[in-house]
Amino acid sequence: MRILLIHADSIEYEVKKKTKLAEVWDKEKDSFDEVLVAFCAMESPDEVDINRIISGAVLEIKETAGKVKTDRIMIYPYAHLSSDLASPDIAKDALVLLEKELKECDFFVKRAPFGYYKAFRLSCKGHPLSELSKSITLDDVPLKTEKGQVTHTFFVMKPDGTRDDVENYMDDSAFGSLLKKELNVPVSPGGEPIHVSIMRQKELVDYEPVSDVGHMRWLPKGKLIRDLLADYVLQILLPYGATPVETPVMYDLSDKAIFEHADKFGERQYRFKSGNRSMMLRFAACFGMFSIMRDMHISPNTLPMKMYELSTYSFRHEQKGEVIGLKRLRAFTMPDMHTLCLDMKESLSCFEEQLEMGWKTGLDFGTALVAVFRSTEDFFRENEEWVKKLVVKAGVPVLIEILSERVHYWIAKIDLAAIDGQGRPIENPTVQIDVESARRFDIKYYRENGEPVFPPILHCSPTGSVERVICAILENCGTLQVPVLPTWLSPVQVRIVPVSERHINEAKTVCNLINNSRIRADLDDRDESMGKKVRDAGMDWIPFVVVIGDSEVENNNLTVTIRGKSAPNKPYKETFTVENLVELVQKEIEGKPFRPLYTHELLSKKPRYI
RNA sequence: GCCGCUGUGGCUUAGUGGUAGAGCGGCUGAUUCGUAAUCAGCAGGCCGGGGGUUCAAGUCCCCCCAGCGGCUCCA
Repeated sequence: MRILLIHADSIEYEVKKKTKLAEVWDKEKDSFDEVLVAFCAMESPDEVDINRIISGAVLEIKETAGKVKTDRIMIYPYAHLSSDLASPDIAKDALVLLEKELKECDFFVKRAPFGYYKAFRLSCKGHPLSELSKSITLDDVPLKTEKGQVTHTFFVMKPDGTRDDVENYMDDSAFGSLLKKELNVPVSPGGEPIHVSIMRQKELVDYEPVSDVGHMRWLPKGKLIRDLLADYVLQILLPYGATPVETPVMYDLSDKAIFEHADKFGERQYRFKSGNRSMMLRFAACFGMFSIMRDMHISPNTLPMKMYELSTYSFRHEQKGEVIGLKRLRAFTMPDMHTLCLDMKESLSCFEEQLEMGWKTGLDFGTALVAVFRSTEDFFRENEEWVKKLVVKAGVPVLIEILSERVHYWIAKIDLAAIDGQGRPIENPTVQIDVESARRFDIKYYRENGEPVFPPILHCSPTGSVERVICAILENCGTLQVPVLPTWLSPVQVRIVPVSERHINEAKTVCNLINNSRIRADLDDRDESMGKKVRDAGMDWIPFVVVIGDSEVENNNLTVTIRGKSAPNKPYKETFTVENLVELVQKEIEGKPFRPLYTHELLSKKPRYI
């Protein structure tokens, strides 16, 4: 919102001509003296939360009125203050609200009509405080703490199902780190997260200077890892019965359900005008999938119904200072599954199954996970035994947070987090029970008696965002003596190093054999020394390095350095036939998705990106 | 968004007001090599951007941008 404040001896106006936006108004002219005139324009970003903007405007006007010592205010609509106006209906209501709120603060308030051409005469006092221009955005007005009444209670549930005090777990373990974060226990500042340097050094991901903050460019090796992770999620969700869909990234805010769902989450969204429509960019895949569900015929016989989308991308306009590396982005890719459940009972059993998936992903990525379960007091009272069951099954202590009442769309959720190198949680997999969205989006099925039911909906991301998964994996690498990615995610799984030029042909044959066995192999055909080529293979964290020289050609075998078994400066070497090596690698990546090389097979042809 | 720190060839960096220096990488040549850097030569910088102070600015001041730390926040 833009406001131009003029402290005036007097203002008088006369209504000349109606526009099509005009409000109902009978007064032809009016005037006011010894007055603070507030010329106002509502802007499109204000539409997110008009009430907050107006309360900000009231504060601003109050302050200025106090300084110039007047209690007389004229509100004067003045669209010309902004080139990005809010819709007229909203602006009109906003100014009426402003009038009302100022009156409640004991000001004498007059308002000029909205949507008319008016002639006006103004005499500005001209003292230093008499002319003031202000811009009020949502960032200027702190959120009212409606949640202030809600109490949060924390305790730990042990793997045997009994309760324990959080104080007993505040150590340096992963679980302790989670507790400290959740309970706001101060921790010593850490340095730069290790994944930020790794992601660039290894040419996986980089910042994109010509985009917005928190939007990344993915280089071939990083792109491969992304795609493999997407394949991985699909591979666990398809057998579970999820059906993939793809939905738009932007939505029209004039749809009531869309607006409400978007509005609930405040101003951390990308919003923009497209023609005369107010649009938003999705911050999760809920919008599109709920819209599909709204238009579906839902039979109780086909429930639970699991719908899945890899939301490339989801957008969240996080504050600039919060965006960092791959941990917190403004554009990210979220595997997002929604499960329509028959009733609460079914949603609990689906919750259990989906939580199992979440725990499993931690094992598959080699990133240890810790858990916090949150629910409303009511939910916990009714389902304490079920919660115990979850914790017993997990076999690890779980932090429990009880909210005195429901503040979000969910009544229960679990968040699983990996811990980064500085002992800070990276929140990843989650399952949530949503009891609000079905009604809002009019998603329903009918009972036999014709009674409509708005079913509970589970939100589940079995891995958390792809970017955060990579973040957690790289952070984990940073703690290893000999860092290496899981073989199935390594952009190059096998590197062939010919000892000299005369071994290149043999090396090519081996390289082809391995690539034809669904293993990613490349060949260092550069005119470099052995030492150099071996060193570079190490720098690339190649899990299996094959050397081919006279002895190998003669004996028809391969000398393989296995990174996973090596200690720093102590390469572990073993001799294999091609067939044995292929078998070994295939066994290691068994059951995991495969994609071919995204980079050139010949290192001499491989460009450098960073 | 707020407070703080940082920004020098593609990368890592030296340079406290007086002619921008190195290593890696790149290119060229020599070398054809047995497990973490073979040797030599060459090219490459309006020192993040803009403004100011000064005879003189990478260096001091102001504004902006970006990255990181912290705060707030993460639906």
